Amino acid sequence: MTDFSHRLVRWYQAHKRELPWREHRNPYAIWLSEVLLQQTRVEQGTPYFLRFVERFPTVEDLAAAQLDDLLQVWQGLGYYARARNLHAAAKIVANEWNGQWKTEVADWRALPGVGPYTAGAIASIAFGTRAAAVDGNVYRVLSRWAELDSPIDKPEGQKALWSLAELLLPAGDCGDHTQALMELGSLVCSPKQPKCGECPVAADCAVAFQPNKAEMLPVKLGKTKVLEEHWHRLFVVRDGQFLCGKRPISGIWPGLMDLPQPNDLGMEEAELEAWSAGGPVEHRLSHRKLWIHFYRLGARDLTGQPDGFEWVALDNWEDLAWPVPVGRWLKKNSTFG
DNA sequence: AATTCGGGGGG
DNA sequence: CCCCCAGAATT
Repeated sequence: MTDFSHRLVRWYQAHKRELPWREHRNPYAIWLSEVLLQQTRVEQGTPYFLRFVERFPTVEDLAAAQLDDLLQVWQGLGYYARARNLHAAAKIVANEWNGQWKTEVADWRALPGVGPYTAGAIASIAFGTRAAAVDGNVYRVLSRWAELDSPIDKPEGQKALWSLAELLLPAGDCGDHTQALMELGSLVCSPKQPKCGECPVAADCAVAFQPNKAEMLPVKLGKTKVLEEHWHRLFVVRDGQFLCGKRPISGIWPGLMDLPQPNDLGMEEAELEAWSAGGPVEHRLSHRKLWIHFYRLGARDLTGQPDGFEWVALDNWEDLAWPVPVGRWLKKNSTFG
């Protein structure tokens, strides 16, 4: 069975993509990449990784940074709690690990933002530790290879695949093995039309060259229903500045900037029609479909006291971290005040 | 055990 | 339109 890993790793070493965090076996870079890439495609996350290591070259730099500076680099990538958890974890590593990296899964698992997958990935990729790391790619590869049809969004199915992943671990350095499984899922064992002809483990794969069977796996039951909501945002300008505030650290877009809502300024939606700035902007999230209505007001139209908000220069708004749809609207509409 | 966190890209 | 992506934290 270790032959599985041998074939896999040999294929990986011949076909792997050159990625920035693969240039050196740098624990900080590997950790950063794992967090940035949670639920994120490599192509989408890579530019963020490059900006991050340039702005925060070491874990000490990251620990000493302001959270708002992390969020400014992170904006647009989504799942913003990751940035806050990463910051907290960097402080722990810098201040409590005394500059000494830990190599065991349990140590990493204790850090905020590091779950079962990320802990296994860092331990194996950065240090060669014998640990499994099962992400979406690995769920797909192994559920097909063994034809396991237990739903992977249920604990039972997850447990089965994690067990299989641990069974398949090689005896020595597990770094390339971990990356090879994911790389195979990404490049060969794709969700649709897997390229079984290029697969190094097709010989003993239960569904190899049976695309109809392969595409049925892995089994997922979860069907997230999408709520549709109308939101309202006010663009209030005065003397080259506009009114904005920081969102709470819970809920959507935690810690990012936002424009005030009618409620914040003691206004009703009904009285805003006159200031409507174009039709609503549609923005889709995984679990919500938003129509954001923007209104352009002069400060003299304020009827309430803007409590908890601040005035920011129209020239400086891009230094702050904004939700994508709001930043997009500002980009198009803030230039002429 | 189920929900809630973003945003982009592919089919 | 659908699904998926180097998932984790919270309830």
